[in-house]
Amino acid sequence: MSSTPAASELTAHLGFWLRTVSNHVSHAFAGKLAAKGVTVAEWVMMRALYGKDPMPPSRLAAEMGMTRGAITKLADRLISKSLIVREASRNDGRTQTLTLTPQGSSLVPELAAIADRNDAEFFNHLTADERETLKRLLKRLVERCQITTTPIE
Amino acid sequence: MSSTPAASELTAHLGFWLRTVSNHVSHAFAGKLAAKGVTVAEWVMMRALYGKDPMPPSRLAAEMGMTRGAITKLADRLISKSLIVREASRNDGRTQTLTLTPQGSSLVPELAAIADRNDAEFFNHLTADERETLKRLLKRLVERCQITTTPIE
DNA sequence: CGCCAATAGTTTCCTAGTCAACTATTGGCG
DNA sequence: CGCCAATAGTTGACTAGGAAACTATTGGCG
Repeated sequence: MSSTPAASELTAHLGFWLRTVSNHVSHAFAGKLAAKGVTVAEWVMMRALYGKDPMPPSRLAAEMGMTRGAITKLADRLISKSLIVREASRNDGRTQTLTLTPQGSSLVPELAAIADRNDAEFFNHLTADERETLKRLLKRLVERCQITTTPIE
Repeated sequence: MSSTPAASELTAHLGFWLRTVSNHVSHAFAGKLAAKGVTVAEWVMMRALYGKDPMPPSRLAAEMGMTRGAITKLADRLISKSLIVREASRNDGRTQTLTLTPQGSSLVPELAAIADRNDAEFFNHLTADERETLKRLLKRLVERCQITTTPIE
C-alpha cells in the first residue's frame, strides 16, 4: 500500500511561488525589451553603466553576479550593437573599461520606462500597501541571506 | 548638463527584488539537488509524475511550462539515468507515456526533503506570519495575472 | 634586475533551454 | 475509401550562461 510515501508538493514551497511569479514577470519584461533589440542582461549592464565613469568588466561581473566570461560575451554583443565601447586602460595593460556610447546612453531612459511599465502591469494588481509589504519582505530576505548580486536570468 | 536624463534604477522595481531572491533560492536548491545528480527541471518532472498514472510528454510540457522539444530532451536525460521510462501508447501510435521507475519513485521523497530544507533555510529568516503574508501575496499575483505554468529556470 | 604569483580578460567546451522545420500517425469528412 | 488537417513527438540550429584552462600584464620581493 505504501507505493508512494509522502513527498511534499511543489506548491508547498515558497521558493516555488517566488520562481513562478519571478519567471513570469521577467519573461514578460524580456518580451517588451525585445522590441528594442535588447535582452534583460543587456539592460542590466547598460543601466549599471549609465551615468557612471567607465567601468572595468570585472567590476560589472561582481555587480551583476555573472562570471567574467559571460561579461566578455555580453559586452561583445553590446559593442556589436554600438551601445557600448571597450577601451584599454591607460595605466594598466590588463584592464579595460566599458562605457555607454551616446546611442546607448540615450536608450537607457527608454528601457527604464519599459521596466516601469512592466512592473506596474504586474504589481498594480496589489494595493500600494501590499506592494510595500512585498518589497519589505524581499529586501529583508536579501539582507538576512546575504544576497549581494544583481540577478540576471 | 542634461547628459543623463532620469532613468529609474534597477532597485526601483519589485520585479528586480523578486528575481534577486528567486534566483538565489533556486541556485542554492540546484546546488543541493546536484548532490543527487538531479537538476531542478528533473525534480519538477519527477514530482509531476510521482503517484500519478503514466503521463504523455505533451501534458508535462503544458504543466511545466516548457516546449515539447525541451521535454523530449529532459525525458531523454531521466531515461538515461533510469529514473523514468518511456512507453508507446497502445491505442494511439503518436502518443507515448512517461512513468517513474521504482528507482525514480523512491528518489522523489528524498528530493522533496531537500526542497523542504532549502525552503526552510531561506524563509525561516521570516516569521511564520511573514511567510504566510508572502505566500498570500504571491498566490494573489498568480491568480490576478493568470499565471498558469510551473516555473523551471 | 628578474622571476613568480596575482590579476584581468578571453576562449573553449559543456549544459539546457527556445524556435521552427520535420516525421509519423490519426481522425474526420467529402 | 482516401485524402488532408491536426496532433504528437523529435531534431537541428541557435542562444546564453558557467567552469576551467589559457594568455597577457603587472607588481613585489629576493
